[in-house]
Amino acid sequence: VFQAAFGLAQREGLEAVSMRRVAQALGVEAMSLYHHVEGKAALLDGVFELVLGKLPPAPRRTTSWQRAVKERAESLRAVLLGHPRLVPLFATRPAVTLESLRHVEHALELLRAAGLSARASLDALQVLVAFVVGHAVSTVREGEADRTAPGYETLDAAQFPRVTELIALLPSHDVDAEFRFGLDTFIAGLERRLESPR
Amino acid sequence: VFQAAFGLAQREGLEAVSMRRVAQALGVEAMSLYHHVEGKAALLDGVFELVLGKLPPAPRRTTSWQRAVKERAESLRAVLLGHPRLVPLFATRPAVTLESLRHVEHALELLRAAGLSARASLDALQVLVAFVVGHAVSTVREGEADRTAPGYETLDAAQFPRVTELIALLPSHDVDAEFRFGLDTFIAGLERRLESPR
DNA sequence: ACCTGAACACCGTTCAAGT
DNA sequence: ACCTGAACACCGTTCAAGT
Repeated sequence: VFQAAFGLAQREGLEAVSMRRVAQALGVEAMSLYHHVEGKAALLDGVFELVLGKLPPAPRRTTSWQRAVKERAESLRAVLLGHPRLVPLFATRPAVTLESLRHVEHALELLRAAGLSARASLDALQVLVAFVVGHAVSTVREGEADRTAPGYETLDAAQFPRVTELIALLPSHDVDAEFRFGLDTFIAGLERRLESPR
Repeated sequence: VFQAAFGLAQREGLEAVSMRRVAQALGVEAMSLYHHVEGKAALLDGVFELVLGKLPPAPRRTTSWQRAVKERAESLRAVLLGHPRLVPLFATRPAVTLESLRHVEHALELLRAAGLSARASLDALQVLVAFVVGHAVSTVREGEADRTAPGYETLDAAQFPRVTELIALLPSHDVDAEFRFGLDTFIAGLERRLESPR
């Protein structure tokens, strides 16, 4: 049912997902979809849950909470980057679905066991998800034609020394390493908070 | 020129921004817009830059780098939440515009002065922006009708103890405090990294 | 140079009609 | 119950024609 929309979105992008196109992919005559789905919003929600379903179940806890948090965040990132054209869904659709509750429960338990309060574990989870999704969005965005690119060659090195300095690094820049930098840094911040709570 | 599109988007949302509606708002006959703007994508880019232009200039450095980084991040968040219906633009449009280069340069200088390497300052900036934008997206998303809401009352407390525990906290949950939690924690992580570089 | 009307190839959704 | 055709009120964009 949703599989057709999912496949279409993955092949041709989210903007290609129309009631007409999806119906056509199903060999059916367009308006019939409304008997199986509420409308287009519900259709996209279905696709969203389908993607979320690809998140692997939480592994049995065998390591430190730090490593476990990293594993969950990297798994989510992997799912997102595995379906680059569907990433915008995660920035548009409501985040909480029944499908995701098991993952949420596990993540909260992880953070509580690390020593965070109930409130802090909620904050930390929301922040982690916002970061992973936000960073995935920015990663995927790179694929676009950067027509706005200000033409780096014309950049005034005297006015923008730091930017100029970074342009040399840009070709070898590793966006996955960038993600791990953010994740590790945030986890280090959590550690410090646990050592000296205020 | 772009002001009309900006006003329309702010009043009625991004999906109301069509060439026809914008032209109508200008008292002109629709297809005339193509003489002033490349197409719809360019129009949205223009609106994007217009919003970015509202970011206040970096204040003269008078405090610690920690406070300066917080101020920049909170300023960006304030601009985003000041135009809730335009936030999705930041998840769709290319991030680097000439308009934003001054801000980028300042932020990089800030992070370098704190002691980060060139590469680390790039990572940190990208991560901070991804977090601020990602979190703003999630903040704004709350305004939507959460039709997917799984009906918390039917939730199995035995199966989801941590989630159940949090539902009680939810009514009094402060999303701004959540943002500051993330920001403070990330900055604390940066501090630790500076103390013991590896 | 700038604006326009008509047209093309699309949208989501409603609704009455079919089987 | 499920599917359909026609219709409504929209889209972005092209293009030849006007001033």
